Amino acid sequence: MLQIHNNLTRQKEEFKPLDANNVRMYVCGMTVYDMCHIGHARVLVVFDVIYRYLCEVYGKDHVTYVRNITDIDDKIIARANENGENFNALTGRFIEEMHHDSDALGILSPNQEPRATMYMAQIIEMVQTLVDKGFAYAADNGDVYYAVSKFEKYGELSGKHIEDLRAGERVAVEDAKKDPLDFVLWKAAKPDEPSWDSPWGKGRPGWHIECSAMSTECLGHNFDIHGGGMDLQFPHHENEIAQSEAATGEKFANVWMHNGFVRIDDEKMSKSLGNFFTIREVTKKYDPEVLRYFILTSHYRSPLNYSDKQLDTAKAALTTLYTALRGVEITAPDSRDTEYHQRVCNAMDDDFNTAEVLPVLFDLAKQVNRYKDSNEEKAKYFAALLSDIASMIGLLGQDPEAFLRGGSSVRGGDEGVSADEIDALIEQRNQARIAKDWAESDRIRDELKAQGVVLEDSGGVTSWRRE
RNA sequence: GGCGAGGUAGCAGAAAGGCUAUGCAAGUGAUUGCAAAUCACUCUAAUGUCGGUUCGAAUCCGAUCCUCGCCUCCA
Repeated sequence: MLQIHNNLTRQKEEFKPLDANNVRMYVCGMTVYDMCHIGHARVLVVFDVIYRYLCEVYGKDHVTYVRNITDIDDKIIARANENGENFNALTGRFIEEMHHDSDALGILSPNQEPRATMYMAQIIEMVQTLVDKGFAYAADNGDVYYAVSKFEKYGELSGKHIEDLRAGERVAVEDAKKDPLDFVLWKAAKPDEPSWDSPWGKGRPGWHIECSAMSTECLGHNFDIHGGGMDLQFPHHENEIAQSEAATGEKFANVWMHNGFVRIDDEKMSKSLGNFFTIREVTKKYDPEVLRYFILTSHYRSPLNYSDKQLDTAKAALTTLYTALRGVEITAPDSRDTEYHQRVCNAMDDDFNTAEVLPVLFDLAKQVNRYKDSNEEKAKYFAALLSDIASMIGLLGQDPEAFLRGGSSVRGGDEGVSADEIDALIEQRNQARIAKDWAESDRIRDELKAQGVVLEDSGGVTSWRRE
């Protein structure tokens, strides 16, 4: 029985999809004006794992996963101007970069990836509905605002009260707003800004309405899961609820999920603080799967402290797992009906506890290693299980040799000794070993070690990996 | 100020009212020409602090200290 922590009720609940034949999940994706950082990697990985498990439980064809792209907003416009570039060219470029990163991280494609600019009609329609129903008003300056005080449940998701928000108000009140808490649905265009025609003149949508319109269009008025980063809970998701429920008169998402932050030195990693690393920077030094593994070592709602030391640990752990798989033929993997599969399901059923899945992988790796030299059939059996189980959370999908031989030097573009050179040196060393010339044998091993290549003589063969 | 999350071994990080987390690191043995890898074994918590409930609490309750997040664009 799958249980999910629902931020709307602030407790773990049994997950009951509205329609088990079509489980629907919407996740707030990226605003594409720059490279993705590790915080983005976490959302991608966390919800990818959730998506995979929903597919496991309900069947691949019975889950619809939508992750949007915000491709029009202030920052995009500002960046495009800085670059002297059309905003579409800019967002197109960074969408490609994002896909590059998510592929590297082993993220499955969502079923739909709606872009705000392609849903302008639906956005305008929803704003109009809100105006018609009296939840929104057009101000003198051409902007359209949502009147927060009209929506009774405002604050339900974030646990905030309108009075508290007023007391803590720190934003200068814009004249056009009737109430400082009101937020913009439609922004009138300034000269030279990209704009779309609307009943209120040329302009562009506010950020919150984009997600309301896209999720409703793609998944219907009422759907199962809405996710995103912690920081989106307020105001973004709160506003989405206010917009969608006011517009449709129906309940919006049933379950709200928010992943915790990536931190650096106990501080939130974010663009505004400037203390972020991009995925691209990190994957120059580490295999992207190392980053994925690192993310999965902690529960998705906990904060995650990033450091090279943590990635080194993750890398060592993955090396152990891949070393077990190395040299074993993986045959028709099917782990269902095994205790291992059950253990993984138990862990995942408990609010997607990926950290509890990892020990299962190590148990299996141990079995493989145990039988590797003595019982090939058993080794193959456990290797197949390991591979299959790991794939449930998107791990161990690479060829073991490729992972083990791809050290940071290779990733950084500086290969150092080539594979051919290494093979030649190993051959030389083996000649020396046959002649019992240990000095020469060790010299070659040390020479390679100095270049980050580790030799391992086991089972009569010498294999190598990069550090 | 309002609201929320959390404080677990050298590090990271699960579980959780009595039953081995796990990984990395460390130690011992087997193996190895020596290593590495692997296997077996070992090792570290009186689970922030102080009280309470209980036969028994890290796990429940109260207090307290500390850290972090949201309240502004942000995954």
